[in-house]
Amino acid sequence: MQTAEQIQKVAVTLPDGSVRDYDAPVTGLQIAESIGKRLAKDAIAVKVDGDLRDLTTGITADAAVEIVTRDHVDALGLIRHDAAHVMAEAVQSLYPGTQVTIGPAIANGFYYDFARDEPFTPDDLEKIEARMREIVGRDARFEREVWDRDEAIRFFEDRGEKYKAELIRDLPGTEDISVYRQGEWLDLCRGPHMPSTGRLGQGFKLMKVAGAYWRGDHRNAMLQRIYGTAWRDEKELKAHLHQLEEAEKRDHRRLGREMDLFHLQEEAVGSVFWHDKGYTLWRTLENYVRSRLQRSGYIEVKTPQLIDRALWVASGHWEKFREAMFTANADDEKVLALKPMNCPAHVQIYKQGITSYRDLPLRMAEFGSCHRNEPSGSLHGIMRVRAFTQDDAHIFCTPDQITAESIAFCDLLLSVYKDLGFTDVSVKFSDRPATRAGTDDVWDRAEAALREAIEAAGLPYTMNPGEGAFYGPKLEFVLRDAIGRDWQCGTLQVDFVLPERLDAEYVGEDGARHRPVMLHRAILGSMERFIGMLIEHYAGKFPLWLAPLQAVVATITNEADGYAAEVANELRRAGIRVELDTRNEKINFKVREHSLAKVPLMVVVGKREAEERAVALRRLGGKDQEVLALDAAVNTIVAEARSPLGDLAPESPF
RNA sequence: GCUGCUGUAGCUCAGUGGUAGAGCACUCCCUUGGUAAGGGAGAGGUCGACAGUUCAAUCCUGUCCAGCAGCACCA
Repeated sequence: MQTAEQIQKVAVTLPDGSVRDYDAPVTGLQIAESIGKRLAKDAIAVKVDGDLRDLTTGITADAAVEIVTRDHVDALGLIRHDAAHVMAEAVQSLYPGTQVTIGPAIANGFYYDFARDEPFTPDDLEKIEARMREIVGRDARFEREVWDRDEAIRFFEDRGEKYKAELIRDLPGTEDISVYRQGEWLDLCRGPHMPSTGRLGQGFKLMKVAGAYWRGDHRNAMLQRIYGTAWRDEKELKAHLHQLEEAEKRDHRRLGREMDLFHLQEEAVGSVFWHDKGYTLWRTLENYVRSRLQRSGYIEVKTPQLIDRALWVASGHWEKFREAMFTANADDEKVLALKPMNCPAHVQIYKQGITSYRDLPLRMAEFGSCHRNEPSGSLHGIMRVRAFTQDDAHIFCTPDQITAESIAFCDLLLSVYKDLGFTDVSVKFSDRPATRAGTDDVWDRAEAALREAIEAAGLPYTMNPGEGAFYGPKLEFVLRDAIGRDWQCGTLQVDFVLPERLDAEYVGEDGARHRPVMLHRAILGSMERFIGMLIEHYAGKFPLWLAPLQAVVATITNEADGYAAEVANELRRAGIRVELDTRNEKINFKVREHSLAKVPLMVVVGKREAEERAVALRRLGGKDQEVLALDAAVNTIVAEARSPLGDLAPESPF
């Protein structure tokens, strides 16, 4: 009990820098009330020295305090976490016997994992959502209680909540076991929560139900996870749902079909059938990268698809990745494997003849076709497949050359990304794992070299401690696309192990034999995946130099057919990818169709243009057209279609 | 691989215990039209595969295959 004499004061520093004194303990709500009625009404939580707390938490020491309202950056997290609790109550009231496990806020929403034998159906989701709206309507207060650990365990076990009991057992002994009540219902939870369920509002929606392993481990039981999305209000919810629809329109599987780029079918699961247009895009991209590599001092090779098991045993892949390797039996005892990666093959080329230190660094590139038997559930369009092509290269160099080569690679990579329309690049730096090959001294040098490279490249990077490969540290390059999604594409890995295992060496200045270091590197990663990402990034509207079909020459009447063919030929001769549309259709129809097909340029010719040897040029998405003399139009288009290499990307038709 | 859902015409999707429909696309005819759908006619399906229940299965049941979502995996 406190007496008047014992009342202490706390000094509260508000975000505007002002300091107010209160009798201790003071709650966030009391502070808000002392500032203004409106703020007290809008307050949903409080931040004490940067930590989110309930509005009713007593503040007993001097602190920096921020009142959190719905406009605060942290509000969405609170709303979503509360939504998870409200959903859990709804589920348990509708489906008694269902166990609750965990239910956090996530990007765009929340989920809760439930243990229940019967699967939830889409109908159930509707019912749950309806019940949630009732619970929100009841506006029960969230009340925090701290329980004795053993009592809490007994309580949850008595209720048959074995997952919750397990969670409590695993909580560190130093931590309070807190429970939040909302009316009749309660849940083990660290908090904080908003003052009452009504604060959740109606800006939420349940999205889907899916399986998820208890604690993310595939050896554990499969739980049922219900995902929801939650926002400050219904308007924000609607905007989010709209954005989801827009993202769906970019789906590369859909655009791949609509734009006639590729298809997939049952008889070749995990492999892509590239159609003419898709493969044109592929070649354009491949030739662009090929030119960049050639200009950066790489050589290009091509290595076998089927390689004897012996080589994979020697490289160590057989032991580690055998499950994911496709094998084929030759007529005798031999077992051949489809190569899952290119490095061992590149070492074989390296080892032909004797390499001198004068030959290093040796940058060996391959558009290497690889096969990996990926788990069926991981396949996804052309993004995750079983047959793919890496823009792979291995740089054989001396330890002293690692830094310079890494810097040069980062420069090349950034420049390629920029040309392809990606400027938002970040890096993950994975350093030495617990079990690893090579001495600490070697690791020190490798990590330092990579760090120096990444800092020289001026890229922001985050550490990924202990996540390096067993053979060396690595950088992973992450691109952010047009709608804010991240894609891990490029990589740079330092490898001291494979040269050793496969006995690669060079003769040094001293006349003795030494081990080269291998830098594994890729810029795009996989052609398939990168093209999938490009499709989604550009929503199919590729920059002119990449567009598989750059222009369509379309006639207005067939009196212009002859001239149109001439126009198409001129463009084709100038290196433009062009089609001729002389169908007996109205120009409106043709414009609509080719616009939907996302053809960047329409070259329209009617009787007038035929007479004047002109064309009407219309750009995708544009409203107007520009009438140009034929020669001028060809020159303009050729200039605009120039690839970032400066010339048209060299392209061989076959 | 795991959990759930889905599989009907080239595409998007309706539908039924008694051997199937729409729109778009396709073919043909009419139309020669100036920048996002001109009109008409026609053709097109072993209802994912295989078993089972039934007088009868595209529909009900089971197994398998594939796709989708999520989880797990991703040298």
